[in-house]
Amino acid sequence: MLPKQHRLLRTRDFTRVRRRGRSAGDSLLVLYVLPVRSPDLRVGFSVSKRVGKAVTRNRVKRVMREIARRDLGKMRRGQDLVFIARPAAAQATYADLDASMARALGKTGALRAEETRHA
RNA sequence: CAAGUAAGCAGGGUGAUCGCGUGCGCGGAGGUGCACGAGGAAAGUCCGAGCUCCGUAGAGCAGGGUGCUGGGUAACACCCAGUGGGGGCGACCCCAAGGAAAGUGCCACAGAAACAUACCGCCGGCAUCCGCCGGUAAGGGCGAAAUGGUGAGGUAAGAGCUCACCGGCAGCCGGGUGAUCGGCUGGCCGGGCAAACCCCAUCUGGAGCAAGACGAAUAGGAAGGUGCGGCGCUUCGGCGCCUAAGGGCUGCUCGUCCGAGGCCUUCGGGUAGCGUCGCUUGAGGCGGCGGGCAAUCGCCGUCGUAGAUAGAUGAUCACCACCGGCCGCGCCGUAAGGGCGGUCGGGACAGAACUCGGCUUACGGCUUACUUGGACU
RNA sequence: GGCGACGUGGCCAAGUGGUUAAGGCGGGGGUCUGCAAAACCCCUAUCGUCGGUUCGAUUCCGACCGUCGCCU
Repeated sequence: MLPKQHRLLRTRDFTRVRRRGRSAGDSLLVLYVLPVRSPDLRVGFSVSKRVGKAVTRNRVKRVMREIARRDLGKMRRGQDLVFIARPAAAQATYADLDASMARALGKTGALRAEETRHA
């Protein structure tokens, strides 16, 4: 789980990031990134009913949040991130989601400079 | 051993590290310590209630639900015990199961005829013949359904026309709170569909925690156009009162309330917005005693058990149980099989969102009792 | 979380307790033609699934499955 200060909570924030942010993704998920003026780093997740029933949706969301929490220090400050799970994510393992998220973060330039070189 | 029927049980455990939510404590604060943290279905949202608001929820009609009897319950379409009917060799299981002499409607095709009837046949009369008239539901044929069934008597041929038994109906007597059961007597009795309209009995206001309450802020939104009966006051901007037209009260009527209210265009704001409450102790769980065949009820004792709001219970790992496959053993056993050790794999259905009582659906396993069949003693 | 509506050929859809379930767009085949177009003919349906009521169900009733919409 993420601490509350790093969570994206409001509906208007989600829609703004999705409309104006840069995007990258694959068959498992899509990432939107939007730079903001404040120094905060906020991450949100969206898992729709197309992914599955409540149990699988919860599992996908929890795994993605755990990966984001682990890698929080590698990300650039002052931006909002939104991860959107796609239906194929229902069958994905922890390692699959980990690889997908790392790739999406690299493509959108959301990582810190020294981390981008390794990614 | 195989196949099956019913009832019940629990839905792995312990620990470590990194995290999340709530409560309590400490601290000025960043924080930090301790405790607790998904289900039997949390699901589907199919019923029933609590609770909240609407204030026209009141009366009548309409509409909707239920439908064998008795009991349980806050209530139910649920549960228990019965009655009747149906299925199964059986243990057992299933049934929306009131009324078709209140009325209306429908019963395709086939068939002579589907609720009022004679096609073939049979019998009688007339007739040279073709055939015509009458009687007849025993037989043929049609159909999902055709005048109660079997046997005997009877008759021109037949027919409950008569008789016996069975089925059905009505009355009386008896048992039972009752559905209904048993016995006797009687006249001999003529379709189906009400998950067709309907009749009868009985219940029923509507919406739903995104209900709703409080607080902060905006805002008693602004501008323009248009419309407006009377009376009173007026600082001439307006304000108050009365009634008509009109409107609200989920369909209609009674009734009742609002009432010269407004309406149109443009702009701005809001749009499960923010915070707190509702929010978890409730028809509660467990144990004992007592009433009851049971569902369940009464009394006493005891326990404290999730409350999130982009929505908390996750990630990684170790060990021990459990199940399955494979391998090994100088283990037990005549054998099927079991035991020990190693290794690999597995653990279903599924995630609280106001709270309860049910129903339905999804799902891997264990235990007990019983039934049928086979083998052995 | 709550409330509601709808499922009929590939698509849009009408329909009703009864013999073979309208129509349009499309697709395939054929007739016509030197070849095509147009026109005409033919073909293309477990009525979402499973039970029940009925002699008979796409229709009536119930339970599931799926799709879509609404909430100030």
